[in-house]
Amino acid sequence: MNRYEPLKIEQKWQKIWETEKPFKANEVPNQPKMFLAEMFPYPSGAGLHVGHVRNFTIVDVLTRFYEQQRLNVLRPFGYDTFGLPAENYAIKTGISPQSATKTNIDNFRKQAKKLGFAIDWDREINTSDPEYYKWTQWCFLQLYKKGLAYQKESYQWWCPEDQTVLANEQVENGKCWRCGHEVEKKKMKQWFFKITAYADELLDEIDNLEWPEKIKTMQKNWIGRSVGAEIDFKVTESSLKIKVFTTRPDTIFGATFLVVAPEYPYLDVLTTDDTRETVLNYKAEALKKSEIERQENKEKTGVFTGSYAINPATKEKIPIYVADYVLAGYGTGAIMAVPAYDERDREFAKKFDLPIVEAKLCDRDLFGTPKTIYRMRDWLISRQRYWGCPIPIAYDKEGNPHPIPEDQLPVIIPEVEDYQPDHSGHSALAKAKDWLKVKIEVKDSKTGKTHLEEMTRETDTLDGYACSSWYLWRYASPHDETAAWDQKAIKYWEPIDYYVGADHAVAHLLYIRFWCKFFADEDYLPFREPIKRLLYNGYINAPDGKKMSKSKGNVIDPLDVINDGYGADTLRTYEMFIGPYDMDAAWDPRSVGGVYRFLNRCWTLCFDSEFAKTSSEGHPQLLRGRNEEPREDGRDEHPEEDGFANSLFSRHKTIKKVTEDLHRYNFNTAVAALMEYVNELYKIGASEEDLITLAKLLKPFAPHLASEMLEKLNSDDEWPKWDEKYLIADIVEIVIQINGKLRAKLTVNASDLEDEEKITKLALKDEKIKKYTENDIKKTIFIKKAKLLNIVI
RNA sequence: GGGCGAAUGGCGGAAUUGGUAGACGCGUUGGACUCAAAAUCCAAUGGUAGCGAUACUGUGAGGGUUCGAUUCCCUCUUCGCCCACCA
Repeated sequence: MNRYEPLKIEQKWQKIWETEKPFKANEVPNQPKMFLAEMFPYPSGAGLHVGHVRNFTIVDVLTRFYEQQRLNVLRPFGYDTFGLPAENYAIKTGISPQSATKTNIDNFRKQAKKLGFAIDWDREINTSDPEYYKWTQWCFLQLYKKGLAYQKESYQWWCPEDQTVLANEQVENGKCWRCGHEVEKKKMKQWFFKITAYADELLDEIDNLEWPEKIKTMQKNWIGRSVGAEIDFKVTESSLKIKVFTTRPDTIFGATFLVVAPEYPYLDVLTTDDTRETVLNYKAEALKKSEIERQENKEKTGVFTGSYAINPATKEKIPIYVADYVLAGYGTGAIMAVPAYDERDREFAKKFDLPIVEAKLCDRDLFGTPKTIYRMRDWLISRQRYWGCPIPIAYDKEGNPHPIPEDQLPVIIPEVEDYQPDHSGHSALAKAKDWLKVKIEVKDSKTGKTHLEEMTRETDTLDGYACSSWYLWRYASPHDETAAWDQKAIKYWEPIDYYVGADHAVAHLLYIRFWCKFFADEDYLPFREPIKRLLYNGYINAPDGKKMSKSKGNVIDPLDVINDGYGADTLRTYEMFIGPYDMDAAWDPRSVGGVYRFLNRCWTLCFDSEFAKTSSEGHPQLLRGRNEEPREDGRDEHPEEDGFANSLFSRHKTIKKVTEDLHRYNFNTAVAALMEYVNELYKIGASEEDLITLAKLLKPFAPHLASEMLEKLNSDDEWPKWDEKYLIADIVEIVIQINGKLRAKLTVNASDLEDEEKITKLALKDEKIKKYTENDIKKTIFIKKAKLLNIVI
C-alpha cells in the first residue's frame, strides 16, 4: 500500500517547476493582470524563519488562487541586502559584505524553493547588486536635480556604537533600532530628502487606500498636520524678533512668557552677562541628556535667558526662557506660553512662579500669519557606513557638492581591507584612497568653457530605505539596462495589487509613497499611489507565547519542520490555519501534526485503494440524499442524518466557502472548510469530481500534494465555480425559541418557509413547545432568513 | 498621558447584516484494528445536576436597548500594539 510521503512528492514537483518555469510572467495585452509581492526580506545568515514563511505563504496562496482563476499573475522575489548586520559581520570576521550577502542569498533562495512558492525566479533582484543600485543612484540624482535631495547642518541622532547618524524613525525609545545603544545628539552636515514637500498629499490620500486602519492611523499621526499661525515677538533692546508657532493664536492675550529650545540658534543673543553662565550650562546639560532621560523625567526644567519680548496683543513685556520641553525641530523652536490654556505651560509657570492670566480670546489671525506645519521632518538619508548605496556626489575644493553624471553610474562600492569606520565620522569608504578621487566636468561660470576638475567623493551611503523605495517598480522590468523601469512594463503591471508585510508601518510605506508621487510628477510613473492593497500579517511567537529569539532558545526552524517529515505543504497549510492572518499567533507543534493528518486524509482519499471508491456517477455512500422525499408531516425521523451528507451540496458549499474566504483573506477558515469537506467525504464517499474539486481548492495551500492529486485525476487546476442551485435545500430545519431561548427544532419542506402560519401551527403542536405555551402567547416573531420562530410568552 | 485593538471550553480559534454560541484543529476519554505498540479508523467531549429524556448555566465584570446581544450603547477591569512634552 502507498503512503503519503511529502518529501518525495515535493521534490518531484519542485524539480518540475524549476525546469518548466510555469510561474514565469509575461505581459499579455488585454489579459487582466495581478501583481503580488511580500516585503522583500533582508537575507540574514540565520536563513528563513517561520515569520518569513507566514508572510511568503500568504502571498503564495493569493498568487495561486488568482493564477488558478487564469489572471496573468506576477509574483517576483528579491532581497534587501544593504545594512548593518552584514557590515558588522565583516568588521568582526573580515569576510566582505559582498561575499557574505551572496552566501545568504543563495541560502534564502534554496530555502524558498523548498517551500514551493510560485515565484518567477527570473525576476530576482538584489539591492546591493551594482546593476540595481546604479538606478538607486539615478533616483537620487532626479531628486537632487529638483532640489528634493539637499544638505543641511543640524543636530542629528548619532549612534556611538554603530558610528552613524539615524533617522527619527530609526530611534526607538531613545535607542538605536539596530544595536540598542543609547543615541546622542550630534551637530553634522547631512543629506536629506524633502519628503515634507509632499506632506499634504501623503496625508490626504491615506483615506483612499485599501490598507489596514491601524497603519493608516499611524501614518496620519506621523505626518501630524497642525494648522495654526506664526507670530513675531519683538525682543526688547534688540532688533531681534522671535517667531513662534501656535495652534491657538486666539489665546495670545494670555501669553505671559516665551520659551525657546536649548538648540535655538539665537540663544546666545538672548543671554546677558548675568545669565550667560547658567544658560550655557543649561544648554550643555540638555544636549547631553539622552532621549531616555528626557522621557523618564518629565518634570519641567529651564532657565531665564535674561531677555524680554513684547506681547503684540497686550503690549506687555514678558520674559524669555529656555527649556527643553520646547523642541528645536518642530515649528520655529520657540513658543508663546499661555499657561491659562496649555497644561505644559501651566506646569512651567507654576514651577517658575510666572503669571497665569485667564485672558479673553481674540480673532485667530489678528496678530499672526496663518501657517500649517507638520510633525514629519525631512528624511535624513546619509549614513556613515560602508555597506550601503554610495551617494553619487563629489565635492570640489571649496566643498561644494557636484552630482556624478548619470553616464558615470553606478558609483561602485570599492573593496577595502578594513571595514571599521574611523572615529572622524566617516565610513570605511574614506579608506579607499584611489576611489575617493574623481574627475568631473565643470563649466566655468564666467567663460562658459568646461574643464575636468578633480574632486573628492562623498563617503556617506544612502539609508537602506532609499533602496527599497522603488524596488516594486523594478520588478516590472528587472533587467532593463537602459532605465530604472520600463514604461510599458510599468503601465501593464503596476501599481501592485497586493503587498504583504509585517513591518515598516510608517517608514518604508511612507517613503515609497513619497517617491511614487515625486516620480509621477516627473512623468516617470502613471500613478500616484504605489500600493493598492496592503495586508499586514501578524507575528508568530514561540509555543510559550514569547517572541522567538536565539538567546531564549525557543526558535522554531521551518526547515526542521519540513525535514522532520511533515513537508512544506504541512508547514504552509499549518501557518495559514494558525489563526487570522493579521493577528499574532503562538506556534503549536501538536497542531502541526493535526494539519499533517488532514493532508494525509486528502492523500488517502485519492490514492488509497481502500478509500478510492471513485466513480463517475458519484455519491457511492450517501447516507440519505436530499433527493429523498420528506415524510408527509414534514417531520424527520433521523434529523442527525439530515441531507447534509450530500455530495453535491457539500462540494458546492465548500467551493463557495473557500472562494469567499480567500477573497476576505480568511485563510484559517478556508483551511477549516477543506477539513470539513474531507471529513464529509470520509462519511459519504468521494466521487472523482469531489477529489478534483478538493485538489483544486487545496492547491494554494498545499501545491505539491494537490498537483500530485490532479495529475492522477488527469485534471487541470482551474478554480472551480459553485452553483447556488445545489445549495438550496428542499428540507430545512427551523429553530423554535421561547423568549429567545432555543427549545425545539422542526424539519419542514423548504417551501413552508413562505408560510408563517403553518410553521407557527406546527411549532405549537410540538410536545416540547406545548408545555411552555399553556398560558397566553403574547406574540410570535418569524425570521425567514434565520429560519427561526420566536414565541414570546 | 493619548490613540487603536483585543478578552469566547483544558488550549488555538469559529460564529460574514442583531437570529441555533463553541465550526475546524489540538488535547482528553472510550471503542475498532494489532501478539503488542505506532499509525489509521469510529464515537464522545463547555460547566453543573441526572441512568436518561431534559433542566439550569455559560462569550472579562456590571448595567442598558431589543422578541432575541459574543455582536449595538454606557461604565469598569485586564492584556497587547503604536505614539508620547509636537505648542
